Amino acid sequence: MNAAATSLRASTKGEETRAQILAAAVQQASESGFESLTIGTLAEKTGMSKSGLFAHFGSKLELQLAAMDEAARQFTEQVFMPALKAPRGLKRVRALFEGWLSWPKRASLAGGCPIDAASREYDHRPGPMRDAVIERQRQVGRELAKAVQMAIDNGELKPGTHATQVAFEFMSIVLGFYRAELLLEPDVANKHARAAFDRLVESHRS
Amino acid sequence: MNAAATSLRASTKGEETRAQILAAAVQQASESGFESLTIGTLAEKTGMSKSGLFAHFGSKLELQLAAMDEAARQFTEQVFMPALKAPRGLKRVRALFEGWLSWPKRASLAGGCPIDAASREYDHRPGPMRDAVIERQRQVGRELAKAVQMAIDNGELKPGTHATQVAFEFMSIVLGFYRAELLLEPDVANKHARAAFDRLVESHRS
DNA sequence: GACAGGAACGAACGATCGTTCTATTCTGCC
DNA sequence: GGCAGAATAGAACGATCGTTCGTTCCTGTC
Repeated sequence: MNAAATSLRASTKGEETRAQILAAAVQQASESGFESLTIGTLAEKTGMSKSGLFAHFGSKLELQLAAMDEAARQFTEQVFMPALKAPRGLKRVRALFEGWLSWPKRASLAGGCPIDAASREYDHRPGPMRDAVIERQRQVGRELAKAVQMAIDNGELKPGTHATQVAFEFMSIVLGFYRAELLLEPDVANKHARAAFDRLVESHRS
Repeated sequence: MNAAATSLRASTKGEETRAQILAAAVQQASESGFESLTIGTLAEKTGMSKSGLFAHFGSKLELQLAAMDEAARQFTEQVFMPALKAPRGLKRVRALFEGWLSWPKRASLAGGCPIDAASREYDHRPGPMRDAVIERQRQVGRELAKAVQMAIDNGELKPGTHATQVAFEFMSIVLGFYRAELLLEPDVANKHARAAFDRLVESHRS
């Protein structure tokens, strides 16, 4: 099952190669950011001509936006969807956490989370890419806070717990982990991240 | 007092313009990353010719490394040096935290912490820039852990507290804050970050 | 099996990239 | 005030950037 096949309904030939291009683009963005998505490099990587590849998107910006979409789709597929199988409440929050830490590896994104890359890349550069990344991040933040809120409504977390505050700290730990992977041995980063998460949960548990 | 004057001993003309170039480079790196440091753009921004600017560094890589050095110097000057005036222990850790959150703005780095940018940019791209950023981050991590350890030795934090774990969570909150600034209103991000820090301290206080 | 439309190619464009030369201007010292 | 060397400018290089254009190839339909 290759990358193209995992994408939705690749009915026509064009959609199939488009999916292949985007898979390569997300991989590249994971390693070097969305600004490094050059038509030439991507054409070489996918074995097609610059103009042939270009025709699928019409502009570099459209290519970047499409790659961002694809990255978000993969994230949802790899992190949120599986977590929905866990029961509402702390179990699901923990499933989200575990999925979040490991999804870049599971999706074979050697360079780490591409959305993390995009966030830093565009956080202070106005334009469509910035708008896109902000929208996606906000949405993810809301979903995460909702999952936390369920654990509060559940009674697993103390009433009065601020879901958005917990979501903020959740995200912080994930970001700290991504960063620490670079500096420490991977298992040390893992240990730190899990200890932080446990402390977060413990200090709000009923 | 302009940017050049803040740099060490700008005795000769050359060193002075070099300092000006690096100030502009750090600013640019803060906004768009170190990979976006192009000779042409930087020449235009400083009002000199490409070749004239180029002569100061000899290669783009040397320019990037010099800009990274300058960013680290500014960070030390803006965050660590002032914190040393606070008494050892929790007070100093808190001073570090406050300084860390606000230093990009105090240094007029509109694009946020340039070292944060470099970390994500080079975390999975081998080369001298990656080596440089790893070395600096490790050093910062050690210094931070030392400051935490003082609060343990002090008795302000529980004996048995893991300084590196606290340092990891400290860094995570800072990263979460930098990210949240993008998505939320600034004062909300501030509130979340401070609440997280307070919870971190409280749960390890003696 | 002809035909139409989509998909991909190859060549070329102007712009910009990093870099190299040579020439000019400036600065500091006797 | 003249001289040496540093500092800067200007022009050009090959490479690559995003993009355009015209052509060829493939695929599915009658």
